[in-house]
Amino acid sequence: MLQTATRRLAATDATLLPAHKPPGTRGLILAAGLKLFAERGYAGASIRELADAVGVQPASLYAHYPSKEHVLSALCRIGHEELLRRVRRTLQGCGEDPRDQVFAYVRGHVGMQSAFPMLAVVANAELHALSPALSAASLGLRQQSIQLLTDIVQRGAQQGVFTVPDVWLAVAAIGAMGDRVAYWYTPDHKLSTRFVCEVYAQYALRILAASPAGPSA
Amino acid sequence: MLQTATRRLAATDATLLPAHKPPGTRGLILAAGLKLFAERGYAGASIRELADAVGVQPASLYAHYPSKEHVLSALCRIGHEELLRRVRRTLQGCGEDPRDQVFAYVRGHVGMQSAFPMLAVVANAELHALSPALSAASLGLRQQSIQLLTDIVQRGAQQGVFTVPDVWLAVAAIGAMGDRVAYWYTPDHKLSTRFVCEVYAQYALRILAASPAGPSA
DNA sequence: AGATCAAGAACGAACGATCGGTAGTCTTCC
DNA sequence: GGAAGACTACCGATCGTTCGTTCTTGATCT
Repeated sequence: MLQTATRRLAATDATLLPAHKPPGTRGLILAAGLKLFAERGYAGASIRELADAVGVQPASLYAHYPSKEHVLSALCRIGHEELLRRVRRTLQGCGEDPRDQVFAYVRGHVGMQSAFPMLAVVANAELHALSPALSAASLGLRQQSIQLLTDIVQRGAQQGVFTVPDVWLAVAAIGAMGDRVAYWYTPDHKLSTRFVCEVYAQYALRILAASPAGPSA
Repeated sequence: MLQTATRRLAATDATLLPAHKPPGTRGLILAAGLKLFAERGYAGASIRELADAVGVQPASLYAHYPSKEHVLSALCRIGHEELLRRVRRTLQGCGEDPRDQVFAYVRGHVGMQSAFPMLAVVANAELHALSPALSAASLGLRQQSIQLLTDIVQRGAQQGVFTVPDVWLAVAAIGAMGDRVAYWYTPDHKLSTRFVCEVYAQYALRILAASPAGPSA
């Protein structure tokens, strides 16, 4: 197929932590699949392109993954695991104030999207291509991440710290804002990751009409 | 191919205005293509599935569109035209106050995403599958829509009505928030279109830290 | 009014290419 | 020497598209 006019996302490097990658060829397949699926979509990328990118024959892929779908499934799971891990980590030790927690959550969320743009895009935008059995794990992880934020916003609203017409709408807005980052961020962007994270965390608090922070903790 | 576990978007009707549709079979092809491309993606939908949905033989499609890519191109153009038309209309006669203008813009934007979810998804998420020649028109239209909002926010920031760390980041956040609506909205959603539009317009003003509106106009 | 006919739109059939995946073999390395 | 992983070769299915033909329809001409 032809080259695309506009890239689907700005990033060009299929960044993947060593901790994400199984050793050897399995890791190479994941990294190559990540780039292909992110740029062309699951259906738009072929096994042969994937094999070429790995530097191996198409048949050799099946010694490591039982099907093309399993490669995508592994990538989605890694992406959602990394996201959940990050928001949990930033939430750790940030106290009980819902304002601090939202701030921490968004920093973790946006940090994930900018650190692993391709992983974030694939995990979110290609999940629908998987059959139920292979997407279940990722869907569960995603639900956990969303629930974390929902609980925080809900509690903040009950405490009167946040004022929103609808909790769910606010959570959706904050999530959408963060998810989009993966499509335009690149490591050499004029705005630093840190800056984007801080600004979007601030925007999230603004969406929630967070009352000025009192003495936290 | 197999049915997907999670739907890519919640909407099930390929809504398309009579004004969008060419008469006869061309219109039927657009409507069927809209649904298929929205649900499975451009690469994931085949000419034969499209023909089946229209109720015609695959070869017959080529009497109306020269290629599969042209069908997607037409859909993308219609979607971006509709969006631009809507935000222009809501901006008409809303005065010069940047707060009113942002409010109107987001109402128009979110109104589009909720009225034509599949059209919005296809126009935004499948654009990358087109070759440069066929995506140019849509890209131009999209740029116009974004520029409209950018100018408003820029002016509001200069006037001191808005306070944002970065104009571009704010525009991206507001756009992302609105675009996401197309993925979860359905006509029978518990929240009405009107409510969602109003709330997200309000969230946009919050992101911009809009100063309380004085006497408008 | 009835025959004629050009044009558009549908058809069945098939094209070459590519799809995801399998079988069987050979190489390499502990 | 045996397991792992790469290879070559190929499977049937499906891909987007093209071919030549038939059918329908509405205007034209006698």
